[in-house]
Amino acid sequence: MHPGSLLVQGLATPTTMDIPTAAQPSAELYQTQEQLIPLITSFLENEAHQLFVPSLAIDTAIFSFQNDKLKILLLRFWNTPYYCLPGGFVGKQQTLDEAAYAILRERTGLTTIYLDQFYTSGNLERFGNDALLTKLRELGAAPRPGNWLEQRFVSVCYYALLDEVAFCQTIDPLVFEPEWVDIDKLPEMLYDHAEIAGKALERLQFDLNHKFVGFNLLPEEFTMGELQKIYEAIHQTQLDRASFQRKMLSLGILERLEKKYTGKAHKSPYLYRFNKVPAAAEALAG
Amino acid sequence: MHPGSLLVQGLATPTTMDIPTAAQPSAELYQTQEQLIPLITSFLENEAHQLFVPSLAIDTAIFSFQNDKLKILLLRFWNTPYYCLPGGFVGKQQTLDEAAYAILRERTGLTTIYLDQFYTSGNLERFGNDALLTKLRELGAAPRPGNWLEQRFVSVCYYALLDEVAFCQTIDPLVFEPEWVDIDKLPEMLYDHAEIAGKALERLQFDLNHKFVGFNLLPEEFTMGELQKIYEAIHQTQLDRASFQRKMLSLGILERLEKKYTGKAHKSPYLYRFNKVPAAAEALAG
DNA sequence: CCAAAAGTGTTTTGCATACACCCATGA
DNA sequence: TCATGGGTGTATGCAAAACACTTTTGG
Repeated sequence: MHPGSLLVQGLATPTTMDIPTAAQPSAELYQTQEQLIPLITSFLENEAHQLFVPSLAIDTAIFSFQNDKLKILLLRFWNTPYYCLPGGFVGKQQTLDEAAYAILRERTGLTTIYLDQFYTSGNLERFGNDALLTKLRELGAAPRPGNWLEQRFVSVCYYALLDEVAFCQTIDPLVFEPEWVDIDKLPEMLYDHAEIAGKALERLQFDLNHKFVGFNLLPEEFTMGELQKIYEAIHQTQLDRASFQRKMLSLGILERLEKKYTGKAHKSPYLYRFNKVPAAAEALAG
Repeated sequence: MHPGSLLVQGLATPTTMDIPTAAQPSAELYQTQEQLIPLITSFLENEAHQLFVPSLAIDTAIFSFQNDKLKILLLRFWNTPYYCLPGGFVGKQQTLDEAAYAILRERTGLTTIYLDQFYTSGNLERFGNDALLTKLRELGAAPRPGNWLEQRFVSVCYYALLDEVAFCQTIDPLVFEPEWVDIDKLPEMLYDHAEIAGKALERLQFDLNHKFVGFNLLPEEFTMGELQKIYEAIHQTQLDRASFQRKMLSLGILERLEKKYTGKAHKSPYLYRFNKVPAAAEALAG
C-alpha cells in the first residue's frame, strides 16, 4: 500500500465505499509537519488528479444532539482559529451520495446516517485563494502550478444527522482537528462555509416539520420528551407538551413500546420507535 | 469572431452574461449537417475545454403558463423522438447562477426570470453513453478520445418561471428543436431528464405554497382569477374562489390597483401587483 | 403523602371550507 | 333586465393551542 493512500483518506474521500473502518492504520505516523508536507504535496500534484472528478467538492454539515443542544461537527484548520466543514472529493466512479456517505463514515465511524443533499455552492471565493495552499506556502512548500487545489471548485453540500454521539475520528489531527460546536456559537469559518452551515440549519428546521427527520438524531428507542427536546433545540422555541404528544401520535408513525423505568421519582415515560411500515412513509409524504 | 463561437452559444452556455440577444447573427448559416459536424467536433475537442469548468453541466426546467396550462420547454434531440431539458455548461469565471441565467436568456430571449436551484444530479448514466456522441458516430464523425463529452458529468438543476409566453429562440434547430410541452404529457427523455423534470414540478408545487412564486408566471399586473388558474394548473385541483381570494389577500403581499375593464358583460376584476416592500418578504419567510 | 414528570381531557381559538348573497358590466 | 363573472359575508367543521386534571413513580 502506497503511503500516500492514507493521506488521501485523511484529506479527502476514499474512492470506494468498502474500506473497513476498524482496520485502518493509525494516522499518528504522519502527525509531524516534516512527514506531512511531502505527502500532501504529492497528493495535490498527482494522486488527486487520478482519483477524483475535477472541480467538484463535497461539504457536509453533520449535526448531532448532545446535552439537549444541537451541535455541528467542525474542523479547526491547521492550528489557526478558522474552522471549516468536513469535506472531500468525488471518486471518478462514485455517485454524489456515495461520496458524501463515505466522508461521513470516515469522520464519524458510523454507518447508519441520515443524509440529504440540500445545496450546491458555485461561487468563486476559493478559486486561487485556497487556505491549504496558502498554509503550505507559509511553511515553505510549493506545490507545482496545476496542482489539485488550483482549480475552481463547485461544492455539493449535504447535511447529516447522527443518532448517537459519534466518536469523532481524528484521521488527520494536524491539518483538521474535529470539534463539536453549539449551533448558536459558530466560529469564524473558511470559504463560504458559514453561509453553508446556515443554509443547512434552515433546511433542517424545514425538513423537521415536513419529513419527520427528527428521530434520526436519537437512538432507535426514545421517549416523547427526548423527541420534544430535539424539536425545541432545532427550532429554538418552547413547545406545549400535550400538543406535541398528540401531534406526533396523530401522524401514525410512532410505535409505542414498553415503559422505561428511569429510577426517578415520577411516572415513567413510554418508549417509542419510528414505525417503518409503508403506511408511515405515506403519512410523511404529505 | 471565430465561427465556432456561435455554435458554442447554441450548444452551451456563453461565458459572459452581456451578449446582446438582438445582435446575434442568424444561426441559419449552420443548419446543414455538413456544416455543423466539423464545428461541433472542433467544439468538443478544443473550445469546450478552454471555456468551461470540467465535469459540470447545468440543466433547466423552464415553466410557463399558456392557455390555462402549465408548460415546460423541452428540446427535441436531432430529429429523434427523444427530448431533453435545455442545458449548458459553466464558464470558468461564472457562478452557477450566472450560468443558469445565461442559458435561460439564450433560449427565451427574456431577461427577468425567476430562477431557483433545486437539485444536483450525480449519477453515472451519461458517462460514456452520451447521446450527441452516439449521434455523431452514426453520422460518420468521430471526435477524438478525450473530447468534452467523454467526461463524467455532474448536473446542477434549476427551475425557472417565465412571466410571458416567451418566444423560443431556435439557435440550433437541427440539433435541438424547442417545443412547449404540457406538463402532464411528458415524452420520453434522454439521460435522467425525466426524473429531473419530475423533481422540478414537485419543487414548484411545494414552493408555490411556501414562497409564493406563482406570480412569476404572470405579467406584473394580474387579476385574482388569473392567479388562481396558475394554482389550479400547478396543483391540478379546483379551488374555491372565495377562499383563494381571502388567503392571498391575508398574506399581505398583494397590492390592489384600479379595476380592469375587460369589455365582457360582468363585473370587472381588480388588478393586483406583487408587493415588494420588506414587510411582504417577511410574510413569505414563515 | 409529596414532588416531579408523564399522560389524558376539556375548552377555546383560529383557520379553511363551503355556500350564499350582492355587485358591476355589457349585451 | 338578464346572464356572467367578481367581490364579500356567514355558518360549519376540524385542528392546534392553552390549560387543567389525573396517573405513576421513588423518596
